[in-house]
Amino acid sequence: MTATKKRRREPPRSYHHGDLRRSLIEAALELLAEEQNWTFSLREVARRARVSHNAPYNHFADKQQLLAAVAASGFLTLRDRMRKAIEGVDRPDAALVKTGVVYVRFGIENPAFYKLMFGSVLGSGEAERPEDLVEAADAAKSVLTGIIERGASSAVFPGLRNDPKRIQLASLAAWSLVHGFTMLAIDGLADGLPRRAFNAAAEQAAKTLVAGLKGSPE
Amino acid sequence: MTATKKRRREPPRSYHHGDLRRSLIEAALELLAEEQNWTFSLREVARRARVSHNAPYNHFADKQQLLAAVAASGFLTLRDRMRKAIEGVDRPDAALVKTGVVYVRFGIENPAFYKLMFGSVLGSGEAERPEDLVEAADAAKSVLTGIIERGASSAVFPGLRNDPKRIQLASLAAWSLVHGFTMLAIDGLADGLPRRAFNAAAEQAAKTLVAGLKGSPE
DNA sequence: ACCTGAACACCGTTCAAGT
DNA sequence: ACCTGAACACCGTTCAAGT
Repeated sequence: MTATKKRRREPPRSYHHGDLRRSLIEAALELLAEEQNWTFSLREVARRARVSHNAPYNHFADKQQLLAAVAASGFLTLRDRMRKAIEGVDRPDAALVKTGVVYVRFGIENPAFYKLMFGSVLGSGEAERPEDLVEAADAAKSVLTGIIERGASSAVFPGLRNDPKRIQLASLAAWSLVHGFTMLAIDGLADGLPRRAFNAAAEQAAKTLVAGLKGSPE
Repeated sequence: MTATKKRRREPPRSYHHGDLRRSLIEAALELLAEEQNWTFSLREVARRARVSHNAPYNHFADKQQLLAAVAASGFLTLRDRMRKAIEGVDRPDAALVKTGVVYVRFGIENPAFYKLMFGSVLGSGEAERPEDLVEAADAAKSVLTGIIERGASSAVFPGLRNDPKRIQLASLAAWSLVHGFTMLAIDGLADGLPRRAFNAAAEQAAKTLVAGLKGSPE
């Protein structure tokens, strides 16, 4: 009601943060790295971002949505790592092994992050699977599928007979192998394997599967 | 201080429950089946068992220990299922495929239970991994290892050269494949695969790995 | 030995209110 | 539009107390 009712000078950014949404995701990533688990509370994330414990609700419907955004960013990073790792690799069999090794390394180097990617939202048993997250996970998987498609069409993997159905199943098997290996390694169930042996073990596992793909059709 | 100070008549069972420890585990299993996730609270488990919210602390150091006991029971059940499934199967390659299929089916039929087995304690990032739980997980894994050992010594898997180190790695690869497949299926990441197709897909994935094991040494 | 009830410091989420 | 502060119904865990 006073004279200073309106000011049109300022650009339309939020006044407290430049981008609170991003700040919250970064705060969550910090807590993840520091505590090596994702048991941190939403209130803790808000404190880290120096806002009240309710400010996050302006950017995320609930805690799950924040975790989903963090998880999605992880899948995209993983996809980029895999893509970069095979940039110069022509042979599909070699590329598939290389991708598997890089995948496992990402998980082992970022165990809490990796567990959050799969466990926080996707694994919650809820039907509310945010579209962004599923898309990001598919994007990571598509790197594997792409290689297997190349191997099928170039007859490096003759057992697939260049058949889309078989290619789909083989991609799922490949993802299963690297995902399972990563999880077991993170959870300390990979025997008494010393950490420096993980790379070699992952490579061996990937090679065994690739050998199966190269073999004659069943 | 009164005359009724001691009574030695009663057998030494706890007075409220016959076995509250077991009742708590069963209550947790009920909640798991009903809610299809393990976000239930310790207080809720206590209510289900009709005791105060502190009674559990007489049997478990904390909530994690209760979850660990539930998880351990899951691994033992899974081990038994696998053992039974291969009772009449002689050939190691067929046994390995069969075991994989049964493994995946157990996970898909009990998704919340399966996720709890790996995610609640093993995946918490804590160093407090209860001995019982790790032993139970190893017992389940040993079914896979046993089959692969037979395959190696009978030259069904010649690539392993009956070498303990290679057998260990192959067992880890096999567990990785079925664990990863199960997790992806549960988390809805197994493509658009209809539920009834999971068995066939798991079998195909296992066969691919087995084909790799049967192939010539790398 | 086993269980209860009060208490503490936390949560996630909602609501009314401020600018 | 974005944020704050009070409030609600919960937690996990501890402690003193009961039988």
